[in-house]
Amino acid sequence: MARSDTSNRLQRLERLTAQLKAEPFCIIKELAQSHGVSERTLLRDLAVLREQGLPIESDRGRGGGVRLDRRWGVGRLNLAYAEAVDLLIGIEVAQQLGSPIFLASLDTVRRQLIASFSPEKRERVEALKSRILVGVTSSTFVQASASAPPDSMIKALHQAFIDREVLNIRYRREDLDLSERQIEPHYLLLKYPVWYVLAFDHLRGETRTFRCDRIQHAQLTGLRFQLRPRQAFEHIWEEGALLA
Amino acid sequence: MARSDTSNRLQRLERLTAQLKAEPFCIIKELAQSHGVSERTLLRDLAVLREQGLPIESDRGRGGGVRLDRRWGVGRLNLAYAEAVDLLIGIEVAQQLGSPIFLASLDTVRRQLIASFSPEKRERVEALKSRILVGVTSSTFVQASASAPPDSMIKALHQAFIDREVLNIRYRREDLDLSERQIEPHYLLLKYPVWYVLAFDHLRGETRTFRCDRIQHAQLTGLRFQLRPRQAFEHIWEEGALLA
DNA sequence: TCCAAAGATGACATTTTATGTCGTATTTGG
DNA sequence: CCAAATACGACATAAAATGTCATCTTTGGA
Repeated sequence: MARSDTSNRLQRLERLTAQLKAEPFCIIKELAQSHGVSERTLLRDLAVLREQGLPIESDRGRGGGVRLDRRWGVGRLNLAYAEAVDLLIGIEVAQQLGSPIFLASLDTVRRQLIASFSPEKRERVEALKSRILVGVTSSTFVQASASAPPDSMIKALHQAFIDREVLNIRYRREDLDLSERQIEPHYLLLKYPVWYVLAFDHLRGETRTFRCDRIQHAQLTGLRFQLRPRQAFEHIWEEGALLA
Repeated sequence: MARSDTSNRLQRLERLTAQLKAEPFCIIKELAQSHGVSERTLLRDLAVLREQGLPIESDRGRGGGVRLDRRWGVGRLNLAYAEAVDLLIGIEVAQQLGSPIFLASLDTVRRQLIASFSPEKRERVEALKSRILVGVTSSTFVQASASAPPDSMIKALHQAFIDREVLNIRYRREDLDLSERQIEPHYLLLKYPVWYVLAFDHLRGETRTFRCDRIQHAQLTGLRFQLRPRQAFEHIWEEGALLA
């Protein structure tokens, strides 16, 4: 009558895992009651979860009980592809930026992320990473003039960069000159806290650098571009942009 | 005969999920063969996975097939508690630092992380976060003198901060004076790229600020400390340390 | 236009699992 | 030594999963 779509057991195992996560100390009797099965069955369920790798500890005797290893408190994170990519790249950028206090344990996360990609996707992510450059921190002069760009622009730029999509932008030069351009965002360069786009400018037919916080508007075109050879951009980061 | 510890189906469902992730286009017939079950059963398995929330798409007719939604490519991340905390804090710090290009989709991740904590742990993490402060970027003068502290020190400081453990440090003052101190690391302050520890200094009996990259060595004592009232530290961040 | 390839679904017999019950063993703190 | 806790084996039975067969729908191409 009541819905119980798929198998009861699958659901019960999930609920059980959730409960173990939430409650630090459980005893089998209560767990069995709260899931409406016998103690024997619950013990069997625990065995299954242990076989699946959950670090369930148990103490016999008076005052005993069952619990998840303390190292485990958190469940599983379901990441969409885009989220995983951003997370991975974020971690790598943070590591290169080098304020390492909270990055110590993140290496495990990074490795898990990489492992969870299929080989084909792993390659794509590697390629993506190689298109992100981290340079020296911006001068205080630049920092002072930095502003937060609008969200919609960030989103468009982000997608254009990842999907190699041609982008129409409205750009305000340092001398306040406004211009509309069509660019291929090839590389992103972070000179904290300012991002730059190293792009091929369709209108001029040459490579150029744009400061992201000066891009006032960005519009996806839907057109894909091919990556141009790295040499086309070398002169830009040879201008001392990358290393001090 | 052959081992099949727990249920076959649980394992098959996992293998199936993995395969769907790895291979962009599958057809039922092949999936059924490769898992050694009938097509009918495989269809039922897919139904189960769909009920569990996997975005499995399918096309009928010639040239059709089954696949995971493209948004999905990545499996689940199993995080230890410490990893989850670091990740969460890392994301929040990054958001406050504000170089948002790769942080757009990370809000989902953040929310998932928070949701996966038990209420009790969530509170602890919130408390932890409130002990991390982000200030303005350091002056170029400070940046120039910044150095990368040793890993062992970072690890000790990290644990001491999170577990509120008293720490013995060897500190080199700006004037090169070396001293051994016993501190309670109450707050961490990031003035990118340099971290500071706002601590209670046992030897002096007062609050003090230490620049992390000047801590040459750190040793955990195993002693817990109680958080002192926030006021004890206010004079430090009233000294213009926090905001420009 | 029609066929073949693909997914979707229902019914039913059969096989495989899961479950409850009972019994017993083992730890452990008081 | 007892009571509270986990652990596990055996066995009958209830429940779920599976295969087979049949039928329907959608779709691209010959």
